[in-house]
Amino acid sequence: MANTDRLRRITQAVQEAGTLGVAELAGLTGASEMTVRRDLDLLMSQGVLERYRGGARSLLLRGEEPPFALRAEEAAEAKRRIAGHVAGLLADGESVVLDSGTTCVEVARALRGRRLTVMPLSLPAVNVLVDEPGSTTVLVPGGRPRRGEGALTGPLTRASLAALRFDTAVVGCCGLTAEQGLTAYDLDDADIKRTAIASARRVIAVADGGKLTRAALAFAVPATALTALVTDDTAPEEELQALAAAGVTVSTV
Amino acid sequence: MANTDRLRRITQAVQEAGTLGVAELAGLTGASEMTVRRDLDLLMSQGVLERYRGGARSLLLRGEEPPFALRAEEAAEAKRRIAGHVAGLLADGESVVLDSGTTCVEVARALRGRRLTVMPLSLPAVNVLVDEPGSTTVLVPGGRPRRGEGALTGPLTRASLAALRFDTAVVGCCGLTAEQGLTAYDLDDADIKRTAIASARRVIAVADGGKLTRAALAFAVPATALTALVTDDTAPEEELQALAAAGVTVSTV
DNA sequence: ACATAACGAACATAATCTCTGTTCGTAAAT
DNA sequence: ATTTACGAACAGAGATTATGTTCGTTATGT
Repeated sequence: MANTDRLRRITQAVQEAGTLGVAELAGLTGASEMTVRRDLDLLMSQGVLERYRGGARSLLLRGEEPPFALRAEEAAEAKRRIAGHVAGLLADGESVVLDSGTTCVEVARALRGRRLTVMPLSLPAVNVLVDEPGSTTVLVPGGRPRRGEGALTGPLTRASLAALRFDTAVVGCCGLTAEQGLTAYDLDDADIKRTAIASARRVIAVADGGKLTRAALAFAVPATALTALVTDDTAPEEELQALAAAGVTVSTV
Repeated sequence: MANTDRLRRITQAVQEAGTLGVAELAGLTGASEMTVRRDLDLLMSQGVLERYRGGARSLLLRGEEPPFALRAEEAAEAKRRIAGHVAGLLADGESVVLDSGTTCVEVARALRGRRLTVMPLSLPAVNVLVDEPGSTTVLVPGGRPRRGEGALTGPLTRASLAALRFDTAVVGCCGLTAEQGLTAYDLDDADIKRTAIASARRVIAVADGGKLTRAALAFAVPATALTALVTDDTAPEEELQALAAAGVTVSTV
């Protein structure tokens, strides 16, 4: 994998400036122009930006989330701890629907080899669970994978979810507050989260602390739809209390 | 990736002997015992064999196909040529359902970036097509991935296929003759092939020459269900004529 | 219970692949 | 027509993976 840090910087710089030249980016990152061009190609293939002769134009709206590969390493340690705790909450033999997003991919890693039936809602999570020794049963949902993200959405995904009943849904989010509920950047994602939650008896939300002060565009479900929340110790205390008051069992790890 | 050649030899030796010791395998391959153990672990995780203290027992019935990773490199050149020819048969804008199997993964490679709507029926093919720049629309079918193979089967896959109508189905096989029809080693696979073929207007079969003299356990469809066959020049002439007589347009590349 | 053989974790080294920068011919813009 | 950017091709550095060795642990047979 290319230098993620440089990709992140490029993404951010282009997003802020709206449009930026190759030479400027090379200066900014300390890399050669050739390397910058290769990075731009890669980011273009993830739908982050558009290239034109001499530079690139951002395709991310202000405040929109950076691409999957760049988010994966943010708060990685916290995500791993959260994932480990979630794994402990699941009992052998359960059937689980596992949402898309980087935190949920970590959960998938933590579940490898466990005797569970898992339906991951994103391709990266599928790839983590498939071909592992051990007795995990993987069910792939249908759907259209979203560019870069690999999150499966659309009618095929809805249909796959509707055909099944899960013991537990593990859902990620872009924002979660007691007042605004669980929100996502993407409308289709929110739709799938809602459907997944509707076919599960128990709902465990996972979110690093940073997400508990945000609300994103697309509303998925109210906080009261959640059974439990697993977050880290950077979560603001008052928000945790508000969520607890809404009936959510909160764990900070 | 580990040394595929050694893995193939181990697989074959264990399959022939039924059961074989680690020391023998080390002698046979020229590798150290530790390496053989690691190989056995890997093959075990692919469901090829069982380990016991001192050696391994084959889980492949006589004549059963070797695992995906080992088949991928057999007749690789022929598969690539076949795949290239199939790519030429597809027109831009078409919707295509792409069967599982190593040949079809090559077809997926040949289709990267093309303006098509593709539903690949195996995870390796999905991974080839996803995240590629270009305008290929990928639809993931639901289903249970078969260990090692990644072929998607079961009711979820059937349902995904039943919900759609394709212009073309590209199907692989384990055996194909005018008399026996198109056959597969796996019952579920055969079922999915049948369903895929039923939802497509045009059916292109792909098979290297070696398959045109074989019939496998599970019958999928008669030869008359095929529109075209793309094979290589190792195919026996008389079989090609029999297939042509059954109404199949045959191309050898 | 004891001896023996096999196992696998841990480390070191070799082989391989990936990333980055450079050069240079080609293609696009002014 | 000229300039500038582009990307293919190659080379070296860096990282990753594969393999072998050693050694303590575990399973099996007597």
